Amino acid sequence: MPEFRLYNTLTRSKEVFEPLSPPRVNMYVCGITAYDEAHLGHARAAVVFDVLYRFLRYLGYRVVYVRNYTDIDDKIINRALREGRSWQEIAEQYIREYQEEMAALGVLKPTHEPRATEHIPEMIALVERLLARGVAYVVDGEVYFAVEKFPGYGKLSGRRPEDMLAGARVEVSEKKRNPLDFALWKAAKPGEPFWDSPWGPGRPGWHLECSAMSLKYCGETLDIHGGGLDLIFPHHENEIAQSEAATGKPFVRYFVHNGLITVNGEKMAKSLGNYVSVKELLSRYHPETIRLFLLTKHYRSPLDYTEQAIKEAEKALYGLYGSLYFLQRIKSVREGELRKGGRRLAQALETFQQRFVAALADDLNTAVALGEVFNLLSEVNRFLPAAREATSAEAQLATEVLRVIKDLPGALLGVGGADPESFIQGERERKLARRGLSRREVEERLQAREEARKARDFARADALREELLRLGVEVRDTPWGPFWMVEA
RNA sequence: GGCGGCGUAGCCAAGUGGUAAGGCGACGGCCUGCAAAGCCGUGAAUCCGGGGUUCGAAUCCCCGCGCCGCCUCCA
Repeated sequence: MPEFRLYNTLTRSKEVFEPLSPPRVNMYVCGITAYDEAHLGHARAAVVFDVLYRFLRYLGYRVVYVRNYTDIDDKIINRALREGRSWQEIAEQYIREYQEEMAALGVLKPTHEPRATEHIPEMIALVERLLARGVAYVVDGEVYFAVEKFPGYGKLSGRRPEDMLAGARVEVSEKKRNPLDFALWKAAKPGEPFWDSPWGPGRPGWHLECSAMSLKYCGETLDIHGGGLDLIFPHHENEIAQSEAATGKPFVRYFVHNGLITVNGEKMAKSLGNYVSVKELLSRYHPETIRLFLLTKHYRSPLDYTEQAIKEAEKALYGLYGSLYFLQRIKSVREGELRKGGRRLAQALETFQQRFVAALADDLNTAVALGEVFNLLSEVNRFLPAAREATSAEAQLATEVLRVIKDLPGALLGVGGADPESFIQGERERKLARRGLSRREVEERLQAREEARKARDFARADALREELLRLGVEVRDTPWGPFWMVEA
């Protein structure tokens, strides 16, 4: 096994990953605030940490993976008010949708998915600890964290408190002693949901839940804490302050942050109207297309969504499954060893396994890992023609290649692991449905074309192929008969 | 004003000191009834520009130019 090197935002460098008490790894990733539908950015975070989770398990670690839900917050309350529903209903709806969509994307379920409102006592207890330590103060039923009492404040984001005050927009509140102080407990305004606390009715501040829940499920020190780059400040900075001030222990060993999504080069935002929802993407593309698109760029870099880019991902994925589809059809026609092409593929397979894992071990470089998959694929395609009359050893090699693709990119990236036959058939059906075509319409024409070809009536055969193309169906003739796919 | 990132072929994207992965596209050849797919080959005198360090730099340093993110809720 290669060493796993992971970029740590705390040190701004790649480090060899060593958990505190192997083989256990505690990983806590900030989930969503359940007030609206999930967008591509949420999917990216979920997929990136899903790959990290899968890879850690592949390396033999026992991973406790926690991803939380913020189910009480201003935005949830506002939406509830606007729609005349309860905040619980709003949160419940978007959590459920998120779970369904992530499942559709092949994102594995975390070990725990705690919700903020189910941990109010833990949060209150944490606030009390902070008060007891003298790093928090109470004003009018609210509790604030006193940033100047925590010497390390700013160590994650690389900001000095002095700098943050100059020229920056910080929330103004007369209640705070220092503008950088943040709320641990907010007093309830009339009509707002609240929980009783030693400081009066109110609700927890946003940052507090992650500290309280990670403490409960993972202990005082996390091996990995993740989230989007946009959470570095203030969210994760504040979590560090709260947690370390309370426990006196390092909160996190490795902070991992994924890059953000842009759309046609612009920040994705509702106000810009360029919001890409997961629901819509799932209606148009196979989940693996979306995963492939998300993983073609290194997780820390910004990723630009364009129609062209996701279509390219789809094309590449179809190419992958197309080759696997034929590989799967290879049958042994006689006993025998590998011939030249087989030996070459066997060698490529070995190289592939080693390089694929090495790529992921280098800070989860999925772009390189995928490049290796396509390198292997190119060898598969070279092998294919001669393997129509496969020897027993060649047929076995074909099975071996399929197994490796399923076990490495399939199991670790969630790309390429489906049964090729099912994938192809499934995509045909899906695309036909989108175009309002029936399978029968396609098959009748294919059949007629085959008959025309047998009769060497190529004019008619070509006319039928043209007709299919106009319907969006591309046909190509293979040794195994006509193979067809439907255009996007 | 502060902090950070990015600029690599037509497009996307790896590579962070040893002589440019991969995807999409383009062109030529093979294959094909013709196509398509695939395979083979072509394609960056060179990595935004300029200086510097080094035997050697896309990779390190400095100075510019351009783009972007964060500093307020945000994956």
